[in-house]
Formats: sequence, structure tokens, C-alpha cells
Amino acid sequence: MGNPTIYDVARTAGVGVGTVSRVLNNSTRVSPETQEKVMSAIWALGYRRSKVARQLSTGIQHRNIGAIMPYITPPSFVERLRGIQMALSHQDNDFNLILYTVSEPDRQREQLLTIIDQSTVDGLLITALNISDEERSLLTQAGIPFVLLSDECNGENNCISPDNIQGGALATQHLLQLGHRRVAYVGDAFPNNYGIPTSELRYQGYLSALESYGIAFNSNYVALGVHGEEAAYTLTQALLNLPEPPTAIFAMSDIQAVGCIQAIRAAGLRVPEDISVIGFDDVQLSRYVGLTTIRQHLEQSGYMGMQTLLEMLNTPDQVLPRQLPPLELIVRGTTQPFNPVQGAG
Amino acid sequence: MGNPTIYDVARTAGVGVGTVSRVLNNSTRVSPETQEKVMSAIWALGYRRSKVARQLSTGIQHRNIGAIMPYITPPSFVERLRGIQMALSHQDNDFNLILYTVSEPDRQREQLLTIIDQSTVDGLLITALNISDEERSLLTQAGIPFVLLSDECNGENNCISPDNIQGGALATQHLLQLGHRRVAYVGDAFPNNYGIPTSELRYQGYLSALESYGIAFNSNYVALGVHGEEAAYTLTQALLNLPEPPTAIFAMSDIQAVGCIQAIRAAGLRVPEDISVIGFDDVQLSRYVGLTTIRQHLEQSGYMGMQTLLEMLNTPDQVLPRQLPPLELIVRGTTQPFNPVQGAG
DNA sequence: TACTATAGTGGAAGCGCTTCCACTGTTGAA
DNA sequence: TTCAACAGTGGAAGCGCTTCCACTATAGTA
Repeated sequence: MGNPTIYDVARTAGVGVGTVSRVLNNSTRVSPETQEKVMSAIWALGYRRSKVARQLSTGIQHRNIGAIMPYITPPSFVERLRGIQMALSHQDNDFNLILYTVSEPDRQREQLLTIIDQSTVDGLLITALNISDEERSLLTQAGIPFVLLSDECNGENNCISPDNIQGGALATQHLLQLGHRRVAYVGDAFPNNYGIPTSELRYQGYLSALESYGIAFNSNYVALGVHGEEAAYTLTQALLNLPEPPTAIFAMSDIQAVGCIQAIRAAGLRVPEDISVIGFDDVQLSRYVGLTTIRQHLEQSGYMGMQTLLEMLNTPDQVLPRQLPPLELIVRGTTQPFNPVQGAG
Repeated sequence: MGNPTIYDVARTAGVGVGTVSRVLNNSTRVSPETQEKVMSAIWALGYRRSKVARQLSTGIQHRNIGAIMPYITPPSFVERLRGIQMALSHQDNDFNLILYTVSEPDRQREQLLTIIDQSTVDGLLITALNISDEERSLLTQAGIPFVLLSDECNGENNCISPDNIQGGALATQHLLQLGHRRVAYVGDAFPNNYGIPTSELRYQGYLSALESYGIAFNSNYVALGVHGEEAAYTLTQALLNLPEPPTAIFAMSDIQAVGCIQAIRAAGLRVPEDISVIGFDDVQLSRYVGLTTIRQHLEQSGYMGMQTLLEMLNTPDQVLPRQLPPLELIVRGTTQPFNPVQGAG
């Protein structure tokens, strides 16, 4: 039937289970010959000792924290993960960090169910993922505390997320203050597959900033597509081909901002002399590239998320209100005041 | 004494253990009143059900793979991690990936011991870390297969690592072929704390390339420091202040190359017009920055490492020889042919 | 020679759950 | 009224280990 147990090994070797266990834990007090017999029985049966049984009988308490996120491709996920890791290693507790990847949105529910069923984790950090009410209650029922490290909390507690609307406004205001009037927005098409409304929220901020400056909305200046540098590149090309191209672009993420910049340069134009570009996130890369952006302290968010979860694990049924990491305008080299000459272009 | 068990709950609630278990697994067939009693007993005792016992009795087999690495700060670790993740999710097995961070080299042994003692993992992926012979034999004794994802194999099996000497030579040759003769090397001081000889190996490649071109070695052109952009920045400043500054720099990593470039620009010089810079790794960032570099397919290495480990887990005692991911010169915008005018500078 | 250490071993108990079987009441159909 | 069906419950067995106690055989000591 199933896998061989220590009893099978004992029987095969013609010894007692105690002896087998002693060999397994290379304790003393086993004669070389017996050791030999046991080893060959183990080998013959292909025996592998059960982690779980061992843990139960030795009383080892394993505590696992799961971090679940989409493929860790975008730098913004990596930064959060780094913060998560850090918070965990700063506490001197022996939690294990288990990494889960949701490769396809459809599989999210299934993966959560597996995690719950197999009681793998003591707590869950849900990053850049939206969870349904059903999933939420499944977790609650199973007694698994979780914190959301997302871009939208919907009034949810135990959630770390910045004010993306405000952030979008901040970025747009920066461009408007510099005198730009033809300001474009490059972002993800919304709603996206994972149900994360980041792009939509930042777009709302963009709109409100335009409005507060009394600038008429121009739908030509809104370019939406899949997430990533390549799509941003293509969208920007289209923007540049407009009869009246924008003089400034707000890209909803740094990665997309980089795509914009590349497209602008490929078109023989300069950043920021001809077109200003501002991003969002302030990932590591942005410092190297010298990108003006909105810093949202991603690493710190991850850190806060893990801290919150650890607190919840220590004192159950604790409810911590939403925490908003601060947003900050970081002016580097990709934005500059509007130059009237440029408007003529 | 220890934590309350299901028996304590049953006694407190005045019911049988079966009933408590039924409540816990919210199965049917428990009357609302009983449910209520059990719940309040659970609450009163602060009962939390044991993962391990549950897993043992339900026969759930958990298989864990640990990935152990230094703080995941350098992008090169992240890229490998991404490959590791990918390989795991492509197989449809239900392994969990546990992330371990070695924050200080001194704690490495201790952490490995904990992992072994608590029998947490079925296999281990050791990334960018050197392990001693003792640690090696501890793992072997404990029957935990592992693969090294490192920069040096020392003739070791089950190890994925590129030929760093060749890579160093490749980078240097590229600069020499472009006509540069004053070529500097910027890298980590060796040996480093984790015992990883990456810098030393690439430096050897640098030396051999110089030699094959018959160029006299100049120790002023070797700048060693801690890993990272900042140190590279400082080292480059010193290089630029030399009476005869180099006309080209080989930085041992892309991150350091970025530091070099920033220092060069800060000094009012241009890349590559005044000084050429080549990096190593080809991390994501490098594409955005337009850096000439040596691609070592980090993500693919991670992928190969995980695949190898999975094979070892399926067919124990398998020994796979060292695998060398290919190295490739990627010419982008930070190197150009030596310009005699520049030599005068 | 008689006794005590001690090396070497077998096996029961126990880790904290789940699950199955047995049991008691209660309901509703015949 | 009698019986089957079933909701609701208790508790033993078992998951695969470790560990402790009991036991035997041998070596060492007086």
C-alpha cells in the first residue's frame, strides 16, 4: 500500500522499531552490524521517514507564514517581498516563510483552498491580489489570519495600502505645476484579471488633479494596455503620433515610465526637454534611471504587513485598521517645466 | 502544561473529542447548542489545533523545498529566485517553497542545523552561498538532497554555475577588441564573508584576457570594495583621479557598473564617449539602462537548479554533474571603440 | 565465583488529531 | 403501536514517529 513505515524497516531488518529509530537519529548504542542491517533494509524498501510523524512525536512546533502573490515579475512585488522577509528576520521567532505564486487568476481560489485544507500556514500575507468575499470567509472560518498588501482596501481592516487616488493626483499635480497642460496617462487597462484596481485609482487621481486645475479632459491622452514596459512603449508611440501630442506623461508605474521614455527617445525626442515623464512606485530601478516618481515605500509596506500579521498571530482576533504608507514626490531628472517652444512642436 | 489539546476542549465543553473535531471541521451533524458550547470552550482555552497532528492523521504529505540565500537584495538573487519559482510551478507537484535568509554569515551553520533538526525540508537549494565540508556532510547524513546555485563548484556535483573566469575574460576581451588598453576592474574585495569567490574568478578572467593581449598589468586599475552601487561609485571616482585614468571599466556586476556610470557622469564625462563600461549578469535593470554586459541567464539557472533538485527527489542518490549555463556578450550602449582623443584626456 | 556496570536491544506508550463504528433518542410512515 | 430511518453524539483506533523502560548478554571488579 502506502509508503513503508519504520515498522516495515524493522521487520525487514529483523530488529525492533526502537533500534531503527536510533539508527535514523544516528544515536549511539547501536552495534555496527545492526546498523548495517537497518541501513540495507531502509535502502531495499526505499524508506523515507515521515516529517510529520517525527514532528508530532518530538513536539516540534512549526509555524508557517504564507506569502501569496502573482508571479514575482514586477519589481514592485519584489520590493514588498524584501520588506516581508526583513520583518520576519528581525523578529527572532522561527516562522517559515512559504512563497505561493498565483500564475493564473482562475487558480487563486483553488490554491487558497489547498492551503486551507492542508493546514499549511498559520497566517497569510496576500500581496497584490484581490480576494473575494467567499475567499475571505473561508480563511476566517479556517481561523487563518491574513493581511492584505494591496492597492485597495475597500474599507477593509488588516490591510496595508497607500492612497492611490491621492498618489495619482500628486503625480499629475507635479506636471501641472510645471506648467504642462497636455498631460497624458499611461496605465493598465482596468479592471485587470486579478481584480486589482490600481490603475483605475491612480487614473481617478489624474482626473481630479486635471479638474482642480480646470483643465478639460481629453480622452486621447488616456492610453491603457497590459502591464509592462513593452505595452507602455507602444502606447506612447501612439501618443506621440497624435496631432497634438502630450508634453508630459504620467505613467502608472515606474516600469511603464521606462517604456514611455524609451519610446520617446526612439522617436528622436528628449526626456525631459521635449516631454516630461513621471512614474509611480519608486522601485530600485528608478534611482538608477533617474526617474521622477511617486515613492510609495514598498519595502516598508511589506515590512508593516508582516509586522501586522505577526501581531495578529500573537493576539488573535485583533483587528488593526487600514494602514497607509506615506506617498512622496521624488523629483529626479525626467520632468522639467513646460517650455512654450515645445508646445509649438 | 503545554498548549490545550482537543481533549481539554472536549472536557471543558462537556462533550466528546469526536464532536469537537466535527465542529473544527465544520462538518454537519452537530446541533447548534453543542456547537456553541464547543466554540466557547475553544475560546476560553485559547485552543489552537495542531497542524502537525492534523496532517499526520489525515495522511497529508507535505513536501517542502527550501531556498536559502543571503538577503535578497541584489537583483541577481531575485532573478534566480524567479527561475526557481517558475520551475516549481511548471511541475504540477505540490511542493512548498520555503524561503530562508542568511542575514549574517556566522548564522549560516546554525540555520542549516535548525532546518535539519526540525526536518523542515525535503530538499534544499543553496543560492550564492558557500557551504563547508562539514555542512555538506550534515546534509548528506540527514538525507537532504541539495543543489548549489553558486558561482563556483569546486568540482562539486549537483551544482549550477557559469564559468566565471571565462566570463571575466569575455568582458575584458570585448573592451580590448574595441581598442582599449587602459582597462580597469571594479569588483568585490575577495574573499568575501560568504566565501563566494565570484569577484576573484572574474578578476582572473580579466587578468588572462590582458595577458593574452600582451598588456602589462597595472594594479592601479584594480578597484576592490564592498558589493553595491555606492562602493562602485567611490571606487570609480578614485579611478578617474588617476594621472592616467582608464578608458574602459569592467565592473563585476551590473549594479556596480551602474555605480561606475553615475560616477563618470558626475565627473562631467560621458559614457561611452569618454569611458566605456561593461557589466556582468544582465539583470532586468540592465536592459532599461542600456548597459553592455555579459548575460549569464540567471533566471534559467534558477530554473535548472530547481529541476535538478526535483529529479534528485524523484530518484534518490542520483548524481548530476555540474551544469554550466551559457555566457553571452550583450552589446548595448555603454561601450564603444577606443578614441585616440580620449587617450589624451 | 558472585556481583555490578554497561552496551545493545525490543516494544509499549504517547504525541494531537481524524474517522469510523456503535449507541441513543426522536421522528414519521405503515 | 411498531419499526425504520436518521440526527446527534461518544470514544477507540490509528496515523508514523520518538523515547523511555525493561530486559539480556557481556565485560569488569572484588
